[in-house]
Amino acid sequence: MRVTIREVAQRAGVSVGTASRVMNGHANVAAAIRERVQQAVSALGYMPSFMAQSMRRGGTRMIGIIVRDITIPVLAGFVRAAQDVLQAADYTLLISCSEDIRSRELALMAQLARRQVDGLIMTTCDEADPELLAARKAMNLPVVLLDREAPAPSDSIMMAHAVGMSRAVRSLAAVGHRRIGLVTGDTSVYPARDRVRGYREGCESSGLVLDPALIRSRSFSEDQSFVEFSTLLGLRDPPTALIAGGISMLPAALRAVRSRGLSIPGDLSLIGSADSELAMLSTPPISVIRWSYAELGRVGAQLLLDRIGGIDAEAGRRIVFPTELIMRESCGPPRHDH
Amino acid sequence: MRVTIREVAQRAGVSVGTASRVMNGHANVAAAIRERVQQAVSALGYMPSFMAQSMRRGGTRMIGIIVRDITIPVLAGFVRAAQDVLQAADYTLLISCSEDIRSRELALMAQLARRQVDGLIMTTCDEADPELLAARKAMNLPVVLLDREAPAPSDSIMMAHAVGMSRAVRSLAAVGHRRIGLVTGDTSVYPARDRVRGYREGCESSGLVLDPALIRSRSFSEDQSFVEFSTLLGLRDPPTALIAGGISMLPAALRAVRSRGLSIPGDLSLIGSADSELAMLSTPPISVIRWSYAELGRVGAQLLLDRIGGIDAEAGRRIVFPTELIMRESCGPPRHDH
DNA sequence: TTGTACGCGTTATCAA
DNA sequence: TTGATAACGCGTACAA
Repeated sequence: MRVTIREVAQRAGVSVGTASRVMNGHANVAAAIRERVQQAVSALGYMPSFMAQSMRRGGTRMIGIIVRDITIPVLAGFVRAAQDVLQAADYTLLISCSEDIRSRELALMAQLARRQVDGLIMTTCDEADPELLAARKAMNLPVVLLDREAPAPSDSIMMAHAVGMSRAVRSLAAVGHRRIGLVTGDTSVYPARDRVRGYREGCESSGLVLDPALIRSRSFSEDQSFVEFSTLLGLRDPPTALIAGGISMLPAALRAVRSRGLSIPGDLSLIGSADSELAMLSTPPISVIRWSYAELGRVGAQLLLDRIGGIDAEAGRRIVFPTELIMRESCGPPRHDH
Repeated sequence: MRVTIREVAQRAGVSVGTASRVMNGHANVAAAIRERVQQAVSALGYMPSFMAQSMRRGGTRMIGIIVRDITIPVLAGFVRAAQDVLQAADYTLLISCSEDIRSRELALMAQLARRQVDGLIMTTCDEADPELLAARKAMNLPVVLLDREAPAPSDSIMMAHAVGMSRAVRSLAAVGHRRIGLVTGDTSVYPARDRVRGYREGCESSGLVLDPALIRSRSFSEDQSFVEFSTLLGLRDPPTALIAGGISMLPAALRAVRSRGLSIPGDLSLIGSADSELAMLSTPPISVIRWSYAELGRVGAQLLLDRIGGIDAEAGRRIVFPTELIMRESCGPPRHDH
């Protein structure tokens, strides 16, 4: 059986109240008594029960995280960075994967609500969905949205996708590309919307004609994006450059390109989103729109801690992180015959 | 404020005991009353408090997982698969990263103990360390070790690394390689030990002379393994083939190879451990010793659930999963001048 | 079949 | 400065 505070008190010859005061470092306790209690604690190997503490104090010191898929390396990096910060503040993380499925997202939120987490870091598969919004509100606790743009009271940490995307387009246009394909997710979420916006801006400022057929924004999923890349490459007037507007799309892009026997950058230029070992070590190395997921995790965690600590900032804060374009050898001028 | 069972009972005009019995589906309760209580539940949106339930029932329905680093894709895949099984059984996962640091491992175990998890899936940075072993024993709950070989009472799920490694060596020897370099982790843990064993067996059965200088088993870390690969390639009589004996070593191997300007498989053959997008999409695609991490996660989770459910098997069960050698274009005969 | 009351391990209030 | 005691929300033995 577990050793309780009662046994500690008994062994130290004091009341449970006094023992508790020693644990929690209260001032009004005699030095001699404190000593006795501490000895009893280490002698018995006592550790306070988190459950009982939570019950009494009303706070579980648990944080929920819901991401699309923990096996996506940048998301894992985000989680790890957030965990470092939260662990240091004596919070424990409950991590789960929504797979961008509405019903799963709702189920996971319900589970975390039952667990009475003190805060939540999450994405959402549809910013405009009233039921999802209501569910977040109903939880009635601090929420930090990851790369989502939604009504208060949730805070948000986001990337300036449009800026990076616009740079990417301009940089491709600068070497002669006039038809650039973009594959990204459903525009019901910010990162896809912002990337499309950046793409448009980039085209405009480069004097490119905007062909809607070149923008495929249906889903962030790997399988679906493979289809989209293939579709773009199969167009009668195919793009000479491709941009993967999703953090887990690069493998699909490379597969689509290779299945058509195209070479990079000879036949086609390619730019990915989010850096990765794959992008760096591909032959040739792939250009990417990049940002620091680790810093995102740290800041997101801190934002949540502030909010839990009852900071007095208006709700719905948005922190936007910069993106940068890293040009590698996957980009070059288009073929002459285009 | 949170809605409690008391309010439900009051609204339904029954006692808390009756309300509780309805929640838990007890038999002896009149249909009409059950109906009234259920209406009150949905009207008030009541959800039982997990904390209070845990306190009362003595079980938190939480499982701890400690892995080296969640950003390693195969480990993330393992965690996700385990989570699918455990989530379905209404368990919640607490995931943390030890980074293979002894003190962190101990600290994380202590934290999970305080949280009173019902079970634990973990690796350990040193199987022989008596303090780590004692710490696991002291937790006094079901533990499933991931790819570790340690004394009972922990169960283990492991891979047949030696089999795969031996095949890899023989397959390289078959095309003419006589000096094959191996980089793996410290032999204080099973996977490194087993790989070295498989390497030796492979050399023996292929009639290769065993040169200890070709075996580098210091650490699984990426940084360290880069150093080891570089060292091997810098030998006066360097190996003509390299085997990466760690799940996160492939990037380091590729970097070391490229920094010396060597081409694969022309100058050097390469085989990795654990499949990945990087291995599949590299140019050329990299051969790997592979196994299913997802199945590992599912079986590991099930093993733990069985144990928690009080199954009557002897402690210290070991389940060994097969490994297979996937040959890709990263392997070929050695250069003539060797 | 239902209600009452206790206890799970803490912390906080109040009285001594 | 310390001790006794009441919560926190729930499940259940026991009594009715």
